[in-house]
Amino acid sequence: MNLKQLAQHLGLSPTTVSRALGGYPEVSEATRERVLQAARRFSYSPNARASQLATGRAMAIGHVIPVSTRHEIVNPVFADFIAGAGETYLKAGYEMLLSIVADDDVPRIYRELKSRGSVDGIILHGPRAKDGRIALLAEIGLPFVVHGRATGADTPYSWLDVNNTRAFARATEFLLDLGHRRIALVNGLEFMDFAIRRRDGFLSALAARGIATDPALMASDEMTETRGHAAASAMLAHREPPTAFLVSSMISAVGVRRAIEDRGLKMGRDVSVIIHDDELSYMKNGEDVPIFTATRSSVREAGRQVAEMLIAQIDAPGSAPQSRLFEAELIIGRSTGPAPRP
Amino acid sequence: MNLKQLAQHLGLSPTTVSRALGGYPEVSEATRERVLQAARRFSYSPNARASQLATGRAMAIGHVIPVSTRHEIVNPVFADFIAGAGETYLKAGYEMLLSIVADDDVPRIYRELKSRGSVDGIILHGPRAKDGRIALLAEIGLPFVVHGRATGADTPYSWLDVNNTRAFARATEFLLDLGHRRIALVNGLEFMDFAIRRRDGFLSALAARGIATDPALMASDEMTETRGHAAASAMLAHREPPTAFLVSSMISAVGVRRAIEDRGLKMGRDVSVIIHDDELSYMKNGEDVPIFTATRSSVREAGRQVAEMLIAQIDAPGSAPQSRLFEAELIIGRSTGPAPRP
DNA sequence: AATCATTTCCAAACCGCTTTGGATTGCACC
DNA sequence: GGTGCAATCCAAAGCGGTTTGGAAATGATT
Repeated sequence: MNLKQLAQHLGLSPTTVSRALGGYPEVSEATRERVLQAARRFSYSPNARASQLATGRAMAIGHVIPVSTRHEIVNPVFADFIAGAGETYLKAGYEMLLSIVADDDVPRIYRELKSRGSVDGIILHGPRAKDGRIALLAEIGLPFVVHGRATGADTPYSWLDVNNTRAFARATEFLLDLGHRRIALVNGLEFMDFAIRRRDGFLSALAARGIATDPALMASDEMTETRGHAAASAMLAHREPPTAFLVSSMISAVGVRRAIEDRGLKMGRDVSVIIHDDELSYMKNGEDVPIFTATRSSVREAGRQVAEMLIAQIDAPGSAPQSRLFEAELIIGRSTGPAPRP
Repeated sequence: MNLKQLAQHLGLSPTTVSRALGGYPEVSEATRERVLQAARRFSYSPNARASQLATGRAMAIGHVIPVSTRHEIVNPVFADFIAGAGETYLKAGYEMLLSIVADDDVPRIYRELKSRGSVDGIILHGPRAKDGRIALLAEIGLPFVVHGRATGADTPYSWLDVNNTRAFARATEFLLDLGHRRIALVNGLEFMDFAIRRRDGFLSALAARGIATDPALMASDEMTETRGHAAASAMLAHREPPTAFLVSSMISAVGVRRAIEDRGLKMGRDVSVIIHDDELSYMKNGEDVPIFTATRSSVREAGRQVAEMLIAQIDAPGSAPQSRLFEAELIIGRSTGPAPRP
């Protein structure tokens, strides 16, 4: 059933039917009601391709996920972020287009999405320091919002981020207050913007108390269980091992905990751990008392709001870039305690 | 730049340009080359909406992810499955449309995807016993492939699944061979098809050796860390605790391990654990020696192949349903050992 | 009753591509 | 030179909507 057939059935012109369904004021309430009922009865919905062609709007948002061929790691927070964004899209009538793309192909894909008219805007995931994608999207003229930020990007742009610096500074201070002096940082890949900010927060908190930093206690790597385990194992084998860990992700922290237990130590007593908790739905930080002391911020909520920001931007082209900064909560769990006496 | 403009620039008709780009034989090689060069120079790509409208094919595959409002759990294997499917789509020139949808809305969304012409086919995720979605999609006339199977579905349909029954039977036998007699099953939600099959494999292996089953040692729940922890904790507190666990997911197993260690026990010595390992990229089962003994099958490869099957089906409408059954490997890791003497 | 503003509807153009059904040209062949 | 055939190219008709620019009907006003 298409517009023409529906119109014919009603004895109306396609124009009128289209307007009735579109909520335009040029049709009487009586005929609008008739049209709506018929549409419902035949479960008619307008062909998306046709209306997109006619209006020039794709009613779709692109999520381009770069996958480097070497690592092949799918970002574990991605699923929850998408779930949040998906809620917003459903409400707003947008579709979500997902492209998993090799790093090098990203520019080409961006251009294609634009010239093929497949999407009205793009969500930029996993920004890096001086991320070239921002200038690229600005040049192409595709609306976008960054989940995170990119230190050193020249062009102004819209973003939503967690205050990573503050979160990790607070977490570090909390550990210092508990008497810890050898604090390790198990961070994400060093070129990721969030990792840079977390390290800055960590370092500035240490510096504020005059604590020297030890490069041997700072790791940057993919945030997987095995990499977390490897980093923590190496540090714990150090002749002056850390008494506390600051870990950038719940997933890595599982590996850190495994490393701690491998050595017969007990988390929360012998070694303290603070993580950043994205509130992953399949990896909740405990059900009542948190397993880990954590800086917490919902990535799902971030997904919802990033999507809202992008839609607002698409609806009001030419508007000034917006930004939102989430403050992470510091929640106390069972993984931290006073530094053990030497 | 659109077709007409490009054609005008070349002094050709849109028809010829379209055919040159489409690889049709009705144009001379010389003009084809000219057209291709011009297209490249202006980085022209045809408007997707327009060609989809003209051809009647969306060149897109829908992934509809049902989210029950109560649980709000995003399936953790989903990200890797998608990554695999995405590879196939990229090669075949398809786009991936993702809809996160409340359980109840699934039928409506299916119908809309069909009537709006948004997709050419659908991947069905997380099938349940007697899953109504299969009959629904058949009725609607939307090509689909199921990732998994649905016991008790009447209509024939295409699917790709792991041999869950066999995998869990083998794992159970392996534990029995090690002398374990009190074996617990920490499974997924009981209405999920894969969970049913895994339980069947588990039960039949026990029955084959004449081992009685204890309902207290069988849990079915969401496959999250916290639920895994809760189930294992309860079982370990039993007056006759299990000496071995069979766990349906790597994520739950993290919780099971935590429960074991909470009680001061050591995995692999005091308690054995076998998991099903989907080879999640962010949760690898160790880097050299596996952490867990496991039944292993790559969900990413499943994603690749399910997508291939669906595209093949779309290309050859009316062809008979296809199916593929993956056999899981049984790989030995550090989490299993002989049953401790009582 | 004539005038005019509103209300309600419609014909037709358009979005950018694909594809059908020729038209034209070039060439070999008798 | 006329015929037949293949090789090239093109005009125009869709695909299924939206939107512009009226036209017709209705009602209010004088």
